Amino acid sequence: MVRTLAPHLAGRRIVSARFTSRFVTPGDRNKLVRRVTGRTIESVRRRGKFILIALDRGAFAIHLGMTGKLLVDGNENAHTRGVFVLDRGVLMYQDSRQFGRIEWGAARASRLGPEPLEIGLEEFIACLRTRKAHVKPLLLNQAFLAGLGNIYVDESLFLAGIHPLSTASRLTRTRAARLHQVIREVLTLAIEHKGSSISDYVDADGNRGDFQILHRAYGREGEPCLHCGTPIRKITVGQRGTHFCPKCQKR
DNA sequence: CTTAATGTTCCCCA
DNA sequence: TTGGGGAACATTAA
Repeated sequence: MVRTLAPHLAGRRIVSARFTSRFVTPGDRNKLVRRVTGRTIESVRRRGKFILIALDRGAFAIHLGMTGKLLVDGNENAHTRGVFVLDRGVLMYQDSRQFGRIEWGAARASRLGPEPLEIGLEEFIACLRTRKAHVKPLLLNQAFLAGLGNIYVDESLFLAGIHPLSTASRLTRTRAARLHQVIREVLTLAIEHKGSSISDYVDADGNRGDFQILHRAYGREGEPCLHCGTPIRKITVGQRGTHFCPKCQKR
């Protein structure tokens, strides 16, 4: 999202803004409008799942939640929750479920764990060793590691051959190292494929990603494991649908 | 009518 | 402080 968004937004001035959802923009929406109006966008970056938009004075953060979209020059519809009119073009926030957020400042993004593509092997192993939580919920915990969501955790655990209910601290060094490596591989490949578009996700130009074609576990319940042919099983872990191969992923 | 969905936070309890 | 379990938030689609 940031890779398609940044070229459109860098250097643009926000001429006006309006927000229409008390969920997406909690608190004083007029205050947010006043703070962004007239400002110039200096950079668009990512930290974990947050999109950070730095202005010539201050910054704001956008989280897409489950169904959020940021569209450049898109059409307004019933799910439009925010509009930024720029000196050239329009940035629109659409979100059917309204789980996403647009908030002033970067307070939330500062409480995140390390980036999965930046944390070193030894540090990753050391962090896992201190935690007695199940590995899947731990990887979804943004304060532990920033940016992995349900799809990429299931995909990573499948490639690492690790059961989602494994206790983090009890993973062998070899398996922890394998996990570190496959997380890097999954994310890198997914980014190359411009993300997973299951139902809603599109980039700033409205284009879908196609990494979902390469999913090996997520969404493949009942289909044969690509390694051993055993049907992929789906269970619930931490209230999230969890897909894994019962034969390849040992606890 | 029921369930589940790419997510996060809060509350209760151990 | 850690960790498990559940509810809540709001909408859509199967």
